[in-house]
Amino acid sequence: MEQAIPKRKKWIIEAAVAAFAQKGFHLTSMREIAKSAAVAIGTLYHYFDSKEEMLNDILRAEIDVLQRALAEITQSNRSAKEQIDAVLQLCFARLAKDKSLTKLIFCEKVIAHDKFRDNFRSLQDTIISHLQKIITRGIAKGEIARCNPSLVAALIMGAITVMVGKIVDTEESSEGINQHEVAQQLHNLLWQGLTTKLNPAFT
Amino acid sequence: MEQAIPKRKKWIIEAAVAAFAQKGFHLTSMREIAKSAAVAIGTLYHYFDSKEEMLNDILRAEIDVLQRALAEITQSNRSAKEQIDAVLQLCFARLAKDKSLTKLIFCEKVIAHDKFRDNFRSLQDTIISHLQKIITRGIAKGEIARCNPSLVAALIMGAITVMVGKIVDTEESSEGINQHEVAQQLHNLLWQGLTTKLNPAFT
Amino acid sequence: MEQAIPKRKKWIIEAAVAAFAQKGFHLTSMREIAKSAAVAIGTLYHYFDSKEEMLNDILRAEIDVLQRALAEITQSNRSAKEQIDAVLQLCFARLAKDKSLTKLIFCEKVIAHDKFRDNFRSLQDTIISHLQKIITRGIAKGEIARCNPSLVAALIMGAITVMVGKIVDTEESSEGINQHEVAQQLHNLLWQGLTTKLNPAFT
Amino acid sequence: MEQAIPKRKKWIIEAAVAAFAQKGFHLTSMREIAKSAAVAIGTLYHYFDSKEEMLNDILRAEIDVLQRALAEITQSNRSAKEQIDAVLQLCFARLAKDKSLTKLIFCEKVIAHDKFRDNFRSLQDTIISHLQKIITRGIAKGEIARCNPSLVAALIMGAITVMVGKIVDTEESSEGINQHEVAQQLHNLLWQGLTTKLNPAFT
DNA sequence: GATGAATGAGGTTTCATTCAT
DNA sequence: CATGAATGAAACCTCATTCAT
Repeated sequence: MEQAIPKRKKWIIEAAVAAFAQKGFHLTSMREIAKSAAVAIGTLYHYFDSKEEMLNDILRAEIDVLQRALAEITQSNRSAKEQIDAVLQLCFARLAKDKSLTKLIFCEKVIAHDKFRDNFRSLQDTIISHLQKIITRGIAKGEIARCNPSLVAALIMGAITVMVGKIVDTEESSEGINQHEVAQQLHNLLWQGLTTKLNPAFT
Repeated sequence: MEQAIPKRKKWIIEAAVAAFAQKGFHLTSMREIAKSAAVAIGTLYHYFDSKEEMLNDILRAEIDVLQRALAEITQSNRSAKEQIDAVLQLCFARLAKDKSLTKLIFCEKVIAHDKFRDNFRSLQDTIISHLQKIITRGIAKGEIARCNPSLVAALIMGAITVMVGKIVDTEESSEGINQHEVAQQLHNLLWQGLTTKLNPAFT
Repeated sequence: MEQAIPKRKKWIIEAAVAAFAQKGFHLTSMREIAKSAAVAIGTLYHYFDSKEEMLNDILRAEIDVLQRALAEITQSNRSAKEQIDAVLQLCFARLAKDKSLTKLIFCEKVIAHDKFRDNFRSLQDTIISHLQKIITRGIAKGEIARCNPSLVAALIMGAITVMVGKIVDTEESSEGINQHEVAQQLHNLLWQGLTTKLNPAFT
Repeated sequence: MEQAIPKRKKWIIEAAVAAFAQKGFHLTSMREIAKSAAVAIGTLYHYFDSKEEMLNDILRAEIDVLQRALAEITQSNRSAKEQIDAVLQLCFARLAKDKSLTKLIFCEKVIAHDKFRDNFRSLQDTIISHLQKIITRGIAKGEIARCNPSLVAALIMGAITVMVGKIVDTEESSEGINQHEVAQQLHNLLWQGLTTKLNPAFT
């Protein structure tokens, strides 16, 4: 059984994720996080070594989950199309679960900075490399049209990133972007371009 | 004849652009910029009101150029396909001209922050709205397959952003991403999905 | 029991009062105050929001005491002469208690500046308006010779201010101004001019 | 014939006097003075060695005039009463001529600071010492009631200072303090207290 | 004389982090 | 475990002053 996460650590993580997602890493102070989490500043340092490690720890936990899910998808026997669809679904499921945290994982630029641990690879790069692998194999099997896998992978990643940013930022406004529609459209768009099939009947 | 920009202001801009692009806005100090520009700190404040205004001023000058070019494209009589191609070419031409500055314009997140002037719209949003307009008209004219213009516009923008980030970050390494190839691939990818034409022989 | 003021806050107040009184607000730096109070600069900002608020807070606490004492005097049933005497005694008692702080309260000009909170009225104005009220009633009751209450009030205030300045500035020198004599002389001087006695034909 | 003062120097003096009187020495920058005088910053340093010397020079010129006038009054054969009246008239005449400059001369505290030249004595001290001399002789001649000359001199000075401050600060408001009335009232007040005579017929 | 771009020391203030309670 | 007062390095920015034009 996993050891339970102390309630204070939970509070801190929630407060930090919300603040980082809204104002960014550098414009969020430890004092703000402590206040918003209703704990003392010192308590932050019981659970995290530093401000940077705090972001690092929070992200890594989530990213590990995603990376494991990505690996599972890539290693499966499904077709390239199904695998890419699975990646899209994975991302949008993550978004549905927690918008702020998802924004952090996908968009926060600080995580790529030198100061962070070397063994930390941005999620963007990870997703791109998985997609690249899937596409490469898809081309080899004739499931996907010939293209530069690296570029197409980046293209897909870019689309996901922009979508996440847009959806999170318009959360409070009543613009009401429909996540399911977004996923569907992205799917259609990609597969009209990626499939070798002619598109006689466009839905 | 336009008034010449003082050499020191030029130095400062170059130093600031390089530093902001490499380390980000918050991790770059005015002292570093001054040192790297070989001027005194006070000189920075002779040409710019504050650190934020410095980024603001630098970006706005370039963004204005891009926005005017975008408007010209959108208002032309060309087909939707040609207009979208023109947008892509515009972005990649910008990139070819100055990688650091382009990264700043496309990727720096600070520019969207509240502290910045209200009348400042991020370039991403501008490009997206132009693309959206082009796509909407393209659909009406039957030049483009039916889709959600807002989403497709964001997708294209996402692709551009990721590409720019990737190309700039791999600049020093010898990976040597070929810009022309990137533009070409992106073009192909998009038009296989956007065109209503069947693609009988895709190589 | 009142909550105890932390010793460090006390140190800071003492150091600030001494420095402001000796060199004035603008020529005193936070660094100096911190050093002289034997605390870190950051500690100053733990107890005060800013340099200006520091002066503001220090002054307001003392001024509130004086204002309450002034109100009590003005509302009492005593004669106008006794009330004015009480005001003089109040001022000189304050001076005896703490010369530097008294100088600050009576003489520092910065407190009247726009940057300070609007609800802050200089002690000078407060004393003047109290004196004016006392004099006006004294005239009505025939206890005081006819005069312009506003001007006479200002005159008395001026005398007090100059005295305070002189006494504090000659503190270290051996000129040894006797405070009790000063108060007595000022009393005589005023009442030879303000009383209706002995002046049978004063219009 | 005195050499004519260059127009630019005049502009600078006017701008500086206005700014110093309104905002005080420390809160007025050389840039502001230059701008308000419509000259370049460098020009300020053609006419004055430094910001402090600028205030110094401006004040000294006016103070010299006042000191010479004071000396003339003190050395005259007139009665003590007439001499004190003359001092009051001198001050109020100065005020009528130029309110801002007068406020500076009488009220600006910086001029007493160490950084200023040693041979600079504040006008307050000068007037006080002149008054003290007049009062001492007046007592000896029986023209003035027995009192502590030093204190009474300071009292008179205090009254003048407060009056000047009040009049200048209420200049823009429509409160309309009448200078002539002020002078008259101050005269009356003092002489009812200083004279040994009962005041049968007060002129 | 007149200019104002350039300087850089020094100002106020912030904030991640520590540690005695 | 939890606290928050205390720290001090370093940030942004101001401004009196200089000097080449």
